[in-house]
Amino acid sequence: MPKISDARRAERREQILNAAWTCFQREGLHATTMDDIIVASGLSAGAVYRYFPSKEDLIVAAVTTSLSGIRALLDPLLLQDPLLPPQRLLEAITAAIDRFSARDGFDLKRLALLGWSEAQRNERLRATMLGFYAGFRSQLADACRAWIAAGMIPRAAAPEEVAKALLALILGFVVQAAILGDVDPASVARGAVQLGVADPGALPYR
Amino acid sequence: MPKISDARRAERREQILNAAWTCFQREGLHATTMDDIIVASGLSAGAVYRYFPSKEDLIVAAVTTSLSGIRALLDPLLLQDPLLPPQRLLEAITAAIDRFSARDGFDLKRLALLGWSEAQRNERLRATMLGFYAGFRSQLADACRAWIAAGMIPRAAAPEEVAKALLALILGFVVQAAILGDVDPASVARGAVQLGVADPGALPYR
Amino acid sequence: MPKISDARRAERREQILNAAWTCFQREGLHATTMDDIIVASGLSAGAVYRYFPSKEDLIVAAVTTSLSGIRALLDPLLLQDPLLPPQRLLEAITAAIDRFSARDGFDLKRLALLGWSEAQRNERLRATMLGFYAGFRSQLADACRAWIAAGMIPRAAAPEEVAKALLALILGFVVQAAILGDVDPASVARGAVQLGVADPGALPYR
Amino acid sequence: MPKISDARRAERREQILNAAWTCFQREGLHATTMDDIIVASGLSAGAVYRYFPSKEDLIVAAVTTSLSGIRALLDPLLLQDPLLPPQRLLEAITAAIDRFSARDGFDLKRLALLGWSEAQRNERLRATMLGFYAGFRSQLADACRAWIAAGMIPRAAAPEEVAKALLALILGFVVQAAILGDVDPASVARGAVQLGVADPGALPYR
DNA sequence: GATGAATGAGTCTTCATTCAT
DNA sequence: AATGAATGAAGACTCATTCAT
Repeated sequence: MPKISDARRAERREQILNAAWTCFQREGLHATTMDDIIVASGLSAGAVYRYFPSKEDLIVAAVTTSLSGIRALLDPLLLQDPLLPPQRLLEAITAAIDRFSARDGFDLKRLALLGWSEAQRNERLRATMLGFYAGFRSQLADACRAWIAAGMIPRAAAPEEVAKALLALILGFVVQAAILGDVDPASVARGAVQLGVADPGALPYR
Repeated sequence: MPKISDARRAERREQILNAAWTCFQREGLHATTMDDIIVASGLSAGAVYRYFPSKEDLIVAAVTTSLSGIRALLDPLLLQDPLLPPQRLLEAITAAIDRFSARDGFDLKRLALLGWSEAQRNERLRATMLGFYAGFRSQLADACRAWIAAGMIPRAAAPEEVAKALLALILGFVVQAAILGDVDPASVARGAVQLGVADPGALPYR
Repeated sequence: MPKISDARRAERREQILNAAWTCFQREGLHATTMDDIIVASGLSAGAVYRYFPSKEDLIVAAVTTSLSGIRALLDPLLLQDPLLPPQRLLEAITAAIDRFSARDGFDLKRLALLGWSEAQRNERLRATMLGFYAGFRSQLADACRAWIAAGMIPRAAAPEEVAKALLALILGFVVQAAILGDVDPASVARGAVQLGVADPGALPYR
Repeated sequence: MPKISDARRAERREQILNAAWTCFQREGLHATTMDDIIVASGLSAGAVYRYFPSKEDLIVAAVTTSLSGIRALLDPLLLQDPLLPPQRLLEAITAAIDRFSARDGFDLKRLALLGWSEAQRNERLRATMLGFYAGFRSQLADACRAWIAAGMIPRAAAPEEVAKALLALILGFVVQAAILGDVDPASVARGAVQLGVADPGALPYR
């Protein structure tokens, strides 16, 4: 029987993960040393290693956790009934990401960039991300089908392609916000829609 | 007076940069050691350090060079007259990036992700990128103005906003291609347009 | 008053010692971690440390116990009456060691090598071993005196010297068996005797 | 072309190996830290690791080198013509080992014990030792054949068995000298011969 | 100018031992 | 008495950078 309760155990894990998350964001994945995390967590090296057997595990856990955080953030938006129309949903999603990032020391967008970069080299991370983004995009395709049913976008629209475009817009928003820092959810959403109206088939629009 | 001609100097620089580029892509920025680059370049440690005083310089130079490469790739598309309509331009840009990435050992998309990640920590890199992407987005805004003038998108469209959406689509394509690997230029461009047609103001599209 | 009976205490000690012995043999003295022993013993860290205050104590105890085991093994051979003649005794001793080693997971010879090595650094172990081997050699010298009395070896033989030679043969058998693995008790004993017959000056010795 | 001459390179290797050898002897194989060796060698960590990629390599090299040293020591004795008679050869061999060990800080016997212990766990070391001792024992068997030819030991003697006994005596001398410290080459050799004369069946053997 | 051997601070990780529960 | 989570001092090894030749 464990000497420490499951709740306390989970709390410790959280404590370490929070420390890691903060450090990773501030210093980057590789520039963060285990000692940084150990000090930030307020625990000892041994304790940290009891919960996460290696730095890599900590990285994977931090990214995975942040992915779960995003899911928790976006699921309500994707599942709400009635579904928001395209432009509004896009804006709502990027706004949610933006808002979540504003919390002190917890910038989801920065960690996302770090994670993508790391996933190039880390097979485990790559697989986790692939699963997450594929699932997310599939939800977006579902949304697209709902829009078609609601007559919000052309019957001829391919849900998978629209989902790819939507995901690109969201991911691109994240990059642009992290690098340029001058994008807001509403303007990107507006811009996307104005761009689309260009479709020759939609003309004349005047 | 230099014992070595300027041409030879430039050639050496290129040689080292190519080696660095290849290594960075294969191993990531931090996992690549100076020794990896030294060996790949076929030069000595001293020689490499004569051209690039530190690893950071090499990273910045590699990213900057790749950025110039992208510019050289995209400028013709953005400056051609007559300008491609929106969907075609988006497709042409992502296709160009994709094509460039296909060259063996030189995946532009992977290096882009590495660069974005590093820019979080590296002020110099951040500034370089900021300049590049801001300039690129400004060109996209110009394109947008041309589309408006040509009656290809609504007069009411805000060029800056459309440019942000376009850049997001391009960057998001890069991320999606690097992580999920199942996106092609045409489908994202088509999806983006179909999405936009949803704008109530653009109706009726039926 | 103890909550736990003396019998139970002894049993626990035995249990831990067995675990240690097995681990030491399989992994070596230093490569074995306390955790290995703790897991193998089926007890908790605290419990193991209650019985053996340090790893060193455990090492000393394991070696000392194995030395006692050897003594228990060899005493009957050395004390039996009538005493076996030289070649037979040597063979009987090495055969006993060999047989004991054959028990699964308990190779006396391997532990002997580990112990000798450790005794170089560990004063306590060195003293224990010194006592053991000195005592054993003294018993061998007694045997030699008995052989002289029985006319089995020359009256001029020096019991201390013969004992040294016998001990060397036994220890050398252990090393050779552990490293080369192709020696059997009988052949070494035969070889030793054939070697000795060579001394010209000893003939005829009666 | 190497910047450093082969001679200098060999000298550096020697320097490190000497430091390792000294430390290993004083502290044991595992208790010696790389830092001990680094400090003792007077070089930097990087330099030591340039010559020996890991601690294990250093251990194997130290043991292998000491084995070569023994070979260089004993070959003259085994190859000299006319060959020494059994007792004299045994005495000469153990005396040579003893003498070599007397050099300050270089006790061959202690390192031998450490090496045997390590060979239990280290496959590379085990193979090296196996080769060495097998070869050495084969030389002893050759000596035995020469003795038979010279009428120094019984025609019926089995060279392989005599060699095993001789090797046991030598190895056992090393152990005894290292642990008990009160054995001298002459007394063991004398004891061995007196022991052998005991075999009743061998007399008279001509 | 070029070379590559050497440097040494810094990294991740382990593990004997303790002590709050 | 027992438990096992926590401690933290070391340890092996790496790698960006320098500088004697």
